[in-house]
Amino acid sequence: MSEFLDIAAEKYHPGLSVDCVIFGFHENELKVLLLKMKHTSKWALPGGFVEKNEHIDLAAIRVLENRTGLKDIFLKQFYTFGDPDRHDHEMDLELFKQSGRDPVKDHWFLQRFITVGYYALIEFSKASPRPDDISDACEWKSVDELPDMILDHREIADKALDTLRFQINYQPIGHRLLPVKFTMPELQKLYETILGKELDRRNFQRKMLAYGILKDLGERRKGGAHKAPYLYSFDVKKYNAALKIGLKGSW
Amino acid sequence: MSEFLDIAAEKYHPGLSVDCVIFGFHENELKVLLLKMKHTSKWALPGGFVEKNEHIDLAAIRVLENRTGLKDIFLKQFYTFGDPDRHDHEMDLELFKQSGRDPVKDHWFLQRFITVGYYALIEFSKASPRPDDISDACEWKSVDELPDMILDHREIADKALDTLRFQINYQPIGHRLLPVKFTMPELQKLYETILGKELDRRNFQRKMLAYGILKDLGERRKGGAHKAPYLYSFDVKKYNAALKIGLKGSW
DNA sequence: TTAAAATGTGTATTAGTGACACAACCTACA
DNA sequence: TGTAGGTTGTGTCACTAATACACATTTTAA
Repeated sequence: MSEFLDIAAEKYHPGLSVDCVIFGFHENELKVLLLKMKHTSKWALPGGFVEKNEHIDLAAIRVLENRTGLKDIFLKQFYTFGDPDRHDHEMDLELFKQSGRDPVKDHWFLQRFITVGYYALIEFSKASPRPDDISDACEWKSVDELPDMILDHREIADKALDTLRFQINYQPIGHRLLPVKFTMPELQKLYETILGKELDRRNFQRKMLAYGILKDLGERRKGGAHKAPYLYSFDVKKYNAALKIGLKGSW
Repeated sequence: MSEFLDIAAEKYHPGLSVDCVIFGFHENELKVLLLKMKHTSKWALPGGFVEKNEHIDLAAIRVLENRTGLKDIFLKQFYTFGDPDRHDHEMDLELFKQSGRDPVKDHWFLQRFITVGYYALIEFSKASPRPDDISDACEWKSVDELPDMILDHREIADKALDTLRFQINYQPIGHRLLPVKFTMPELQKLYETILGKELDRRNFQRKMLAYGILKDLGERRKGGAHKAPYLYSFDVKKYNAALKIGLKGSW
């Protein structure tokens, strides 16, 4: 951290960061990957700074790869947070102290920061969450019960979920959040979680199949406690074509 | 300009700007307010810098008020452009020269810039377009035939239009772009222009009236060359309530 | 063997969309 | 002054999509 404070001013774009809301779907719950900050009980979105000559999208990709160990992640910029009061001067000073330094007036790190928000969709089981330098844990948290978060990170997470909900018919949500093979009930649970409401089982299935974007694999998922459901995969070509014009329909 | 270059570094947030895509509707055309840059034939979106302790939204509002003379404008942030190559180093140097100075290495103005894009909806007839310091004209241009623009401003304008189209059922587009009283054909033309396709007159009217967001004023617009159409107004309360859940329907 | 819970499949009703026809109106111009 | 051309107001019909249900089947646990 101390070294970071030394080189930050020359390496990174001033007053600019990126934060990522990384969504995963597991055990019928939509989850977000959060970092537990050192020396406090608060959590934070994975984020980072933008190098002076780096595309902001690339900065977000760096963060994602470092936190999840994954490449080729689905990523969308969704909003930029530019309230001058969004930084927490107290916390900044605290971090300075912990690095064994005296706060330097006008230091790069102590200025006001703008942050660009990205949301990412990843396949839960493939990620290997890793803390970064300033956190001591990296865990999935259900969007229904997010812990106490630093700064405006709760607001950023909420806005990401709003965006996801709004764009549900235009983004490859199922394809990116579910494993390659999945069942119709699983797909429905995903939709229900994102939309925050229950859907009729039979109407959901009819509609999904009508889009023509699913491949029926013929197999069944065995081992469940009940009737074995069929497995499906996305027909990626048809799926992407359908998303371009939007999956029509009101949910 | 020269004075600006002197105070910029201390007054404004480094490497950050806002650009506004200001939409207006006139003579059945969707228009954007553009600035003709001095000493070149290119046009630019109205933009500005963000003061060190200023909310980015406020910076955009400043720009809007200065260019249009209007207050209380409808404004939405839609995307942040962070390609490191989006600035035009040649043009920067040119501006420096024109201010009668030698380019200073590492000057605030010559660094890489991120820009936050906003779109605004205003009532065409109420605006009084005014150029800023670095432009010599401020004019409405049809979105169908945008002139040559600096940097990535064409891309920004296109993205704003895409966003407008995407959000058409969730934003008070009619209410903000049309005068208080308007006719059904006018409202339809607005929708057609934004969507970029023709709509059936009768189905459009049926659908619009079904929303229950219009007040029939009983009056007719006289003076036209043909049958006098009825005048309508938005029932703002019902309109806003309907927008919250979205005007359902595919266009 | 059976109960409980989940999945697979089907149907009737209602609401919404898309395509289209005709009458009423206003002005311009013969 | 009266008629043609263009525009607006209103209505209908067929078709598609959405909603609300019912019943049989499969799987495990008791």
